[in-house]
Formats: sequence, C-alpha cells, structure tokens
Amino acid sequence: MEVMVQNMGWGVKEGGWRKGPWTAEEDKLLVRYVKLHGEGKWNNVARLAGLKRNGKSCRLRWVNYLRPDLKRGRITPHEERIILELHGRWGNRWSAIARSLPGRTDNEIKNYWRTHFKKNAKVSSENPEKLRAHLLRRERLQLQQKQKQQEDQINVKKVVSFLDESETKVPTLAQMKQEILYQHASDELGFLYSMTNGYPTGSEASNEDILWDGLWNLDDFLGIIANQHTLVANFH
DNA sequence: AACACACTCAACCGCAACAGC
DNA sequence: CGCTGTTGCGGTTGAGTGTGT
Repeated sequence: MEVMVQNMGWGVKEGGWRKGPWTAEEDKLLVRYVKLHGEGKWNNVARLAGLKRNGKSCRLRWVNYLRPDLKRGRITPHEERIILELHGRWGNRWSAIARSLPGRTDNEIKNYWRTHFKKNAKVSSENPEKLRAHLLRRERLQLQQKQKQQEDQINVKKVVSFLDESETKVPTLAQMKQEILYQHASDELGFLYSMTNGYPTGSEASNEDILWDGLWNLDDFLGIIANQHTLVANFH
C-alpha cells in the first residue's frame, strides 16, 4: 500500500506530514487515539499516537470515515428528498444539512448533491438529449433501489412477526416494536406535513429535531433486532 | 473488447470563526 | 484588544469503478 501510494504521487511528506490515502495501520492508530483521548485536540495526534499526519487530516479522517456512528451505503430516496428540501432552504450549508441526516457526513451530502443535482441544472440547459439519457439512467438506479427497499420491507415484516411471537415471552420486545412502528409512522407524517404545510416557525430547532430524529436506516434497526434475537435465543 | 462518459468517494486546500493567552 | 493556534466548513480535485455504446 505504502509503495502504491508513493507511486501515485501521494504519501509524500510535506513539512514532515504524510499526505494522501490512509493506510489500515494509520486508521488503527487514530482509532486507538480517539478511544483513549476522545475527539478533539487533533494536533496532539501526531505526538500522542505516533501518526505522521497533521491534525486537520486526522480530524477529517475520523469525521468522514472512522466515526462508529456513520451510516454506510447509498443515499436513500427519502434522504435525497430531505437533502433537496433542506438545500432549498439553507443553500450549501452542508454541515447543517448533515446534522439533519444522522450518520451522514457533510462531505457525503456535498458529493451527492454535486453529482446529482448541480450537474442536472447544467446539463438541462446545455443539451436536452443528454438530460434525457441522464434521467433515464437515474430512473434505472432508483428502480434498483426501490427493489432493494421492497426486500427490506419484507425483512421488516419477518422481524415484526418474530416480535409478535416473542411478545408473550419477552414483554420489552413488544414495547420496542410499538415504539419503532410509531416512530416510523410519525416520521412519514412529519415529513409530509412539512412538505404540504411549510415549516414550523418559532422554536424551529426543537421541532426539526423531532421531525428528523427518526431517519436512521432500516439496516440499523435490523441490526438491533438481530442482537435482540440473539439475546432471546440465548435467554431460552 | 475497447473506449468514453458518468458516478462515487476520499482527501486536500483555503478561509473564517472561535478560544485561549 | 490583538495575536496565535485550533477547529470547522465549503469548494475542489483526482483516482477508481461502473455503465453504455
């Protein structure tokens, strides 16, 4: 890796700092540092963790890649709507938008918007043929995503029926199911409300917290459920 | 199969805001 | 109050990969 990095012209030291793609070893050192010292004080990382990276680079690597609460995978259509909506309101305030999408980074959202929407605007004015091809392509991709979502829904049904079976055995699971279903429903309603009636005024931040708070991916949910499943299995 | 184009992602840079002295 | 170091943000770049022709 080190060799490859150097061949690519990366990994060159500038003022003593390494640059370019991170190695697994560097990641390990950074993670260990954060575990021991917490986030922040990034300029101490080089000294305390033995990394030859400047603080800025370490922070970026942590925030955009190593943080444990990051959500992996493609932006969902639901998230896409939120990005569009919030970008319409706030403009390029990526970090603010990212705060409304738990598990997504400003970098990720910025990248997504630039490739999908900024280009669209340019393409449409320049060449309608290109735009049509572009839209067709996107439509196909969305179709694929939709199919995946349907599979996810089937999985949710399986999980819910599992919970139904387990309710009598483990009462807390019944509670959990109720909360999850309620939260999912209120998210949808909240979003629809905001789309049709405009945005709440007054204590905006707290209202929005409620509105966006339940956007965690189904994967996370299924992960929790899987853990619960193991617990129940072990319990019996 | 080869090429061109589109898309994704990680990483860098410059600048501004903030905190501490 | 001004200086300095640190942190956070937005813009940009470039490599790698996927897809269409």
